[in-house]
Amino acid sequence: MNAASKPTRVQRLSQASRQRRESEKQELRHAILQAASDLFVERGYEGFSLRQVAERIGYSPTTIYLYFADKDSLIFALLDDAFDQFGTALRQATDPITDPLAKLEALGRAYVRFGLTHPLHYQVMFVMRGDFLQQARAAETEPRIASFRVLRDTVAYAIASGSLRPGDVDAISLLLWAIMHGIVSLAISMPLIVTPERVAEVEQDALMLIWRGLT
Amino acid sequence: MNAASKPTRVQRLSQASRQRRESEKQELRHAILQAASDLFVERGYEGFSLRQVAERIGYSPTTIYLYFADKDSLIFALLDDAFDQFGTALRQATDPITDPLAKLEALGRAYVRFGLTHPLHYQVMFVMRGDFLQQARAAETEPRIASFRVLRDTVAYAIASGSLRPGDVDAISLLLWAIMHGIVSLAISMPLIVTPERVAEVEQDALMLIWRGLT
Amino acid sequence: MNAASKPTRVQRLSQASRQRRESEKQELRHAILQAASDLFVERGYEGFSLRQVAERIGYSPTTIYLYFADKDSLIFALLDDAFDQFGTALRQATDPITDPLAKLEALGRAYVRFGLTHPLHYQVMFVMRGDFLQQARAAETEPRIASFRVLRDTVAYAIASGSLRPGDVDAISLLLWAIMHGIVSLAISMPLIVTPERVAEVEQDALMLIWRGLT
Amino acid sequence: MNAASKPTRVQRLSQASRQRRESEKQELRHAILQAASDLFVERGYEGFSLRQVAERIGYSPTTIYLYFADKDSLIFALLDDAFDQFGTALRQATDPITDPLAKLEALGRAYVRFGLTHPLHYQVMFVMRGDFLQQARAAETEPRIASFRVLRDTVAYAIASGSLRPGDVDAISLLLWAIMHGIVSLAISMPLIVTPERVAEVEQDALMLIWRGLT
DNA sequence: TATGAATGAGTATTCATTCAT
DNA sequence: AATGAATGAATACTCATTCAT
Repeated sequence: MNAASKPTRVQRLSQASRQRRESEKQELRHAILQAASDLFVERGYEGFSLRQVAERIGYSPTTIYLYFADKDSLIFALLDDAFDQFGTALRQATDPITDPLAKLEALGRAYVRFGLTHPLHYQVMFVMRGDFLQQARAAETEPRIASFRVLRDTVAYAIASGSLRPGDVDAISLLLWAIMHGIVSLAISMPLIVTPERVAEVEQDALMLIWRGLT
Repeated sequence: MNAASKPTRVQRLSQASRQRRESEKQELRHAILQAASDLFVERGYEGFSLRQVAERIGYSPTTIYLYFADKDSLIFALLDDAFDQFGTALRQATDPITDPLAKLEALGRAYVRFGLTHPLHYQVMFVMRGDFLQQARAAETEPRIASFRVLRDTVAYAIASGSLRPGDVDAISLLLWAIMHGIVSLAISMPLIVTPERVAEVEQDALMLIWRGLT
Repeated sequence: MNAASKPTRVQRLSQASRQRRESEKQELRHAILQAASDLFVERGYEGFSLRQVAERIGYSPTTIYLYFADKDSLIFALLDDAFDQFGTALRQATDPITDPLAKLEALGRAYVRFGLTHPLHYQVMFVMRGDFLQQARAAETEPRIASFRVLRDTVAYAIASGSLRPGDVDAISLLLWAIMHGIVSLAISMPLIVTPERVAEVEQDALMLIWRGLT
Repeated sequence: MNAASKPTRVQRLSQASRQRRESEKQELRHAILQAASDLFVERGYEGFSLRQVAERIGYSPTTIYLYFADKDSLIFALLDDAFDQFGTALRQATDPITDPLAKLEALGRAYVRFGLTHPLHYQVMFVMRGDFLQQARAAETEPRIASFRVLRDTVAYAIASGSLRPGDVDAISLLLWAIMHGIVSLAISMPLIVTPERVAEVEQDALMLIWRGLT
């Protein structure tokens, strides 16, 4: 076969077929992830099992192993997606804003909103499987790293612009992270105590605290 | 039996026996709780099972059901103890101190120290079984309420003394709680990222933030 | 309660009940072992599974774990029994005989007969789970040791009586063991090649070889 | 196509292609067998699986079915190779030697050496899949038959030369086989009991026994 | 020639819980 | 007060094999 020649009809067919199967494969993979995600939402991390995922998509449990090496691989793929959405949410919230402090506020609000909107995912991302986030290497371009980088960049931007008083970017980032995570985490674990209204309050208070304390 | 009459010898015997048995009962109950606590420390919430608790104390699994209605009851009793110790730790740290802000700082440091010293208990208390804390009724004199009251009192004291600027005690308490919990929670879930050294740093930063922002 | 006093009716009843339950327990344990043994015979070592054992006795798989810690424990118990029967067979064959060489011959014939009568057990005992026999400590009074001791004693006796030429008892025992095992093992693995008739022949030849070579 | 006519250019091309593909086919077949053999060595008969073989050669499991009808077919092909090497080893050990008894001794030593050098293959050849050896038809020129014929020939030669006392060649061969197999088999199954040193001893004792008993 | 997709059957093991004694 | 017996449900995972392409 000449590499330069146009593909024959058979070749075109074959490639089409390959592409179709490839896309079908991606579809099923996606369906598995979706089902797994739903299951997390409904049953939480503890109630999550491969068998139930399989049942949900109407395939045999074995089939899952064609798409993911094992349970952890599936969970990690799920978390990759989740961090992707998380990072996107953060970026979408902060990108349009230029004022450094407003940017920071938007980041915080987006962070909390994500946590409250996807509490069980958040729980898995930051609590149940902290090891996943922990495994990330700084150099990587992975979603889990990217999410954190948005925070870091926003802080750095605020400091650089003089809106935030000078300080160690990493340390300040970590402090802000802890505050946001604390709020979300309490709200998720004790929704009756830390109701959405109280979250709104404490969010506001936290912002004031930060403005007063860090500017 | 007449409540007002003096107890007969038999009655006295019976009561003594009852007391002995009662105290024996309490002993075994305590042994169960201790074993359960140890198991939590060693295996975490997920690895915790009644069978292993039973094996550890040398009784049959069934016996546990004589002292606790079910797994959750045992866990809740355990959490009662844990909150008791937690509250005690907070009180011991704050009681000797009279300066309002120093008191607050001591509270925060004790909170974080407790979390890092008993990470698996902390995790169960505030993350895995937030429902337990949530069930508490404000009126109760339970440990879980008491712990939170220490925080509230310390904040109220600082405000009353003018050390902290006026504000809603509950709201400020919640904010402080969120900060402390955020630090501890991140440190527990991602110990390689949030190392003890970074905890110390962020703890310091948090204090500064609070001094600047709330005083 | 006075330790010296006669048991009360209740005590007698209780003990009777305990004994009954104890014996019932032993019965089920025995039933499990029997079913397991049958399963070995029918399916061989590879086809052996706890679930099938359970099904066979009409109990749930879980029940087996009440009697045996795990699969290996069951298998080892089974092998203990098998070595017990094996040792008994060897002893029953050799005990009545006083003539040293006749004793040795009887031993050999009993060994081979056992192997051919219980081929799948033999296979597990000496081939599949050689680790079990290997684990035995010389000092123990276990069946698996006892079996081998019969051989050793018989050899020692023959040497002591002058019927066998002097030599290292262990070495000679091992040689005889290898011969017997070789015959049995070939007969089990390739029954169509090493038919019972050929076993009889080779057994005879082996005896002659030994008489000529070792006396 | 006329068989007598000269091949056209196209035909020649076609045949070359067929040959190339044929040889490629043989190559992959060989790669499968090699990987399978390695896997046996590493995991033993029980740990052997087609999937792992496939993974090892970088092909899909399905591909193996293009070269072998099923798992057993692959194993049998493997055993053919193994018996081939086995027979070769025996022949190489005995061929150079002319003295009948020395030849016999060399055979025995080579047999045992092979078993100890390739214990897992030996186990499959003679224990796990005795059915393979058993299926062999005497008339065939297969390796598995050839191996046994070396033994038979050596015995026959020793008898014919008067070095071994007259007797049924098959019976004596079987006896010798049993002895060699017994030694190897015990050494493989219980390496801690039947250590290499003890194998050397028992090998020596066996030889002496045979010299004394069969010459 | 080679593979991707899929499955059904099977494995050992753990767990919380109930019931009768 | 304590236990022994028993179970049903669940889990992750592996395997040989088939089918359509």
